[in-house]
Amino acid sequence: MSAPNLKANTGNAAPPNPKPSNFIRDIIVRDLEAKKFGDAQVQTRFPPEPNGYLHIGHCKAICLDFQLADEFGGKTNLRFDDTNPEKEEQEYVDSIMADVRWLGFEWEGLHYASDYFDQLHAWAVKLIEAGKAYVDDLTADEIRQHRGTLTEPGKNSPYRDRSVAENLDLFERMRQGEFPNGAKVLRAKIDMAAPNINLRDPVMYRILHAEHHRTGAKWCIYPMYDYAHGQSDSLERVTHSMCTLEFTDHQPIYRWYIEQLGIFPSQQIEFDRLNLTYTLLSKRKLRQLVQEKRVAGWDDPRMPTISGIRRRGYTPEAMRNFVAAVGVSRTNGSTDFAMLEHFVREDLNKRAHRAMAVLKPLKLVIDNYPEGQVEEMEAVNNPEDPGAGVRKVPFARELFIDQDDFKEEPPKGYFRLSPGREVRLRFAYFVTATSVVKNAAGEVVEVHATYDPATRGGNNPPDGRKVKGTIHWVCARHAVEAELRLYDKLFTKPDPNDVPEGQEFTANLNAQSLEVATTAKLEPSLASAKPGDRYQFERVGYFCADPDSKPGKLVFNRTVALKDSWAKQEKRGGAK
RNA sequence: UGGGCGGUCGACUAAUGGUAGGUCAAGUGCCUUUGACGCACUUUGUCCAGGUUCGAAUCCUGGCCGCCCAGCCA
Repeated sequence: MSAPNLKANTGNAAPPNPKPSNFIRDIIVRDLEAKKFGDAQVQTRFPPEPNGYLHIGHCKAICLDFQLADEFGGKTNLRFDDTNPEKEEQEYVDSIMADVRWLGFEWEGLHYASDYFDQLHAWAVKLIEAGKAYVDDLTADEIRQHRGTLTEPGKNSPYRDRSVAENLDLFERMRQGEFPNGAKVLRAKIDMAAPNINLRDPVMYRILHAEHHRTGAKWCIYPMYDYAHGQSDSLERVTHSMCTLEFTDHQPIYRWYIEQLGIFPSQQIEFDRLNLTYTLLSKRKLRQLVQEKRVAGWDDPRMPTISGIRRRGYTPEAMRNFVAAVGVSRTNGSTDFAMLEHFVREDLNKRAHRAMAVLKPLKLVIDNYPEGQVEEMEAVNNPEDPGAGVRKVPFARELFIDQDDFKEEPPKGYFRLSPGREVRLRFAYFVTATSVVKNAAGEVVEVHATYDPATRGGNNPPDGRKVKGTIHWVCARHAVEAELRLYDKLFTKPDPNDVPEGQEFTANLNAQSLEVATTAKLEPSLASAKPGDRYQFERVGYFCADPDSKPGKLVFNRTVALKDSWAKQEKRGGAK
């Protein structure tokens, strides 16, 4: 008899692996088993350039860098890739640190590529001495022409064979500031005929007479990304250096410098960028939206920046869950925006306290309710969390309900309020609409109704009567006013870059991405909401008090609407 | 076109030569003091063609399609 196989033994009780494998984790496991880095612990780094705000795409990189290291007992550094003083600013450094922390991560070391400028310079001298680098006097234009094309090899620069002594002298004079911007560059001597264009004598240093946000005027030559990144990783003894796919072609240079210098062999691993439908994740284009004032700023709640989604009311937990669900691979696709919204709702559903808010108020008068009487109805704060407790909500004869919750002529399948129809007022009473009052334009401005005292609290009456619809309400006399900012997708197309020839992505901006409800009525418990407080306005959506919000002048951002199967059904064409 | 990297339900992603599975979306029903949440069920997939193998999403060959690279940006 043959040995029973593993599958038969585990039966069907085996739980699914809670951490599905991904190819990077596999590489790390393999490297650890092979002791590729000796006994070194896993070390990663998150290396943003401080030239803009972090966005949702960076969430993926951040989670990968921090979680993967943590999973193996390793550490993660935050390193600013600040090799281009013309684009980088302290403002961005500050926002990036705040965003990483908001996402829930704390770095081990805080570094800057600029910390390594001295070392990088010394290594450049070493490469010159070894005949592996040279100073080139060609202009940027000439360098481009010498580089060749995708199909033709490049040509050597006439300066490629300068003596070591001359290169050393020239490079030193570049550093001293003897030459203007663009006059000379230091290039690695690799291979002008390489099929990989990145290997055709890449530029290592350029002359930039510019103040650096950290090193000030100390330098007028600055290293290029390719010359700085791998060595920075190496200096920090980074074992697994994750970056996005477009750097795959740069990996040979990354390795070339490390090998020539004989330093710690950090390993670059590329993964796919996060793309989201209806969303732009390009720093350049996001900056353009800010500069052209298409949005209110980097933290406009419609922006996919971390500061934008924070203000919008998204939670770090939701973002982490989303990123985990999206996974990581080497394919380039686009994740459905609905996936993001799902994880935002999932998290908020568990933690947001409920409240009642009426967006478009319609007065409801309960004719048989005693004038002047006020009752305190008990409402549960969160049905998903019994510990969240209850609160009192005042109820009286005159209320506001949402215009969408009353229809004089109800379509098929509609089970909210309409003449002769009975519904439940959440946590209050059953009411039956009896008549309407209209304005000169023929619009319903007031609905009259009667209530059933036997349904107090919203409970079914003893006679066993039931209603299909439950609607929310706010007591007219106790309501507090608020401004509700209703956000929608910033772009009208799944791919915002999909524009007719000659047009810009801005042509796809959604003109209805922000709608403001200025006359919203809220239950009084919301009067004390503080900026950042999150709520579910029942049957409407999740909202977050904006930093603009003040006592007496409340402002809420709609984080995400609740799913609405009635709206879906209506859109499909009525009754099912 | 030279080089590089990829193609698994509509989307994202597992299966590492041995039952193509999960999440989102979509649909149906149940539940319901949120048309929410939850629960159950359902639809849909290995780019194509050959080959190796008892057995191929996986290995091989040849196609096809997509993305990236010609910054003194990162």
